Amino acid sequence: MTKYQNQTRLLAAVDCIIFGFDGNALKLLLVQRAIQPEKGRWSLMGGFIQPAEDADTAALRILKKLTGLEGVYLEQLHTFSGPHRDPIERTLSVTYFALIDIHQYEKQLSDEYHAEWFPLTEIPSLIFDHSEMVKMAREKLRYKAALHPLLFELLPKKFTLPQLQNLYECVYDTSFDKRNFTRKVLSTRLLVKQKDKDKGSSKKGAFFYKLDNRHYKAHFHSFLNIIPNPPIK
Amino acid sequence: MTKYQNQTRLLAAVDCIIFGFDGNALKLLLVQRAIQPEKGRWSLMGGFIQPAEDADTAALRILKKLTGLEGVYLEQLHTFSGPHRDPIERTLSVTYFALIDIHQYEKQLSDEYHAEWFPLTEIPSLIFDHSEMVKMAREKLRYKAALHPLLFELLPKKFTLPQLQNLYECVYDTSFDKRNFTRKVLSTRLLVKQKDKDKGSSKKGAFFYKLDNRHYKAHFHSFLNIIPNPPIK
DNA sequence: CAAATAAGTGTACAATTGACAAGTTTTACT
DNA sequence: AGTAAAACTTGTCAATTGTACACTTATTTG
Repeated sequence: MTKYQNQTRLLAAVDCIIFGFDGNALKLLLVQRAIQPEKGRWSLMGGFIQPAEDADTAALRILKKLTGLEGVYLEQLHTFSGPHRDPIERTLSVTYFALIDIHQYEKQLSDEYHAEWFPLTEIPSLIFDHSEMVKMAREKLRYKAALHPLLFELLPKKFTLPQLQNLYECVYDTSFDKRNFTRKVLSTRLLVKQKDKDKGSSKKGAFFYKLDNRHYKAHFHSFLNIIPNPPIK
Repeated sequence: MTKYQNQTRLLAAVDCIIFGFDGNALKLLLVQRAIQPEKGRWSLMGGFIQPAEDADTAALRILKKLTGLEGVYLEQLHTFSGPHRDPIERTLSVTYFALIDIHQYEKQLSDEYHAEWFPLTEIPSLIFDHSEMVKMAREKLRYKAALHPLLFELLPKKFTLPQLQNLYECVYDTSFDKRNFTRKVLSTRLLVKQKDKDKGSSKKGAFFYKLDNRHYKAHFHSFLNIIPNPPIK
């Protein structure tokens, strides 16, 4: 059958907003753009969707290419479609946000893409509309992490409660009461206490926990509000 | 500057999942497809993104074309990008979901598109991946309406508490306790009681309410959980 | 063995949620 | 005119959840 008439075709790309957490700060993985225009400027990792791929597949491919990782948390965020967002040629971008364990990445780091982790407080100026994409991704991360046990994806398989609390405090740029925080996360029954401790950050050491993966999958949609209720105005 | 080399271009469309509520059931506005392939089958209202448009603009245009309405609630949902989702030619679809006051629509109805409202329980077989789009839109509606005062968009400017409760009961396919429901929605301070009553559905009549638009915009992100907490397993 | 460091733990009060039923207004019918 | 019917409106109490708040414990180092 014949093609659709009188319509313009355009390029379709994916761009990935990749979050990591190094124990102290939330970070974003950016690359130096390898092609014109804007070659050399910082940008999100992206690429064109190939003929046999859907956007999810393209995002997975690109993420694997950059980090070597598979099986990471990846979620479609938003599609950016301004007619002039790429000055060379009309390109629509389907954005994804990814959460990775930054330590796994370090092992597999490839220099090929001139990639670098930037703390969210020090994001450089980005090409095109990538800053807007990052902004939206941050908002979605905060939104979603308040309702679902998402942030575990940023931690190693074994983590401690102080690490977890620190991560939440970074994401929400606030601090929580230790006792209330512990009680809340443990009440989900999602965490399994291990026998060993992390001695890295204190003399006493903090017990490791692991996710209970059965519960994790089953209860992903019914987590709880980590954010304390704001005082009534 | 020269175009990107060795990349394939494709068509980009938008498709709108349009919800309405007639007082008894949630409905979806579908059209009979006017072009080949699949001409005559039921489908979501959609169209190609034009050269000067971004996807939001295209969705607004298409919604206006079909319903005559402007200023309706419209939100980008998801982008569908399977390489073979349209058998004629690769087409990527950015989907939007819209909430409209079904009564406003009826006044402006145009027969041009062979549009019809279908109760969500009686959706016919749809072309391409449109059924999947509808499924995702329903899930998002339920998800989001539990957290934000979204469903007011489906009601007339003046509505009654029983109407509102009925709408929530339709969306969640359940029933709520009247007293608790009333207390919850009134506690948001989003509703302003009117002096007049709707005598349409009872002898006593139910007071009309209006949204307090200042509060509505300001507190959209901090609504409350309408869904009762599920019993602990 | 004393000091330093960070981890771990409990209680009381306040706010919210959930279960539950009787009274009110109006119309229509006898 | 009085009564029955229909649907709207409203309140209380118990249970749960959220919040504020401070001391003890384990371990290492000097």
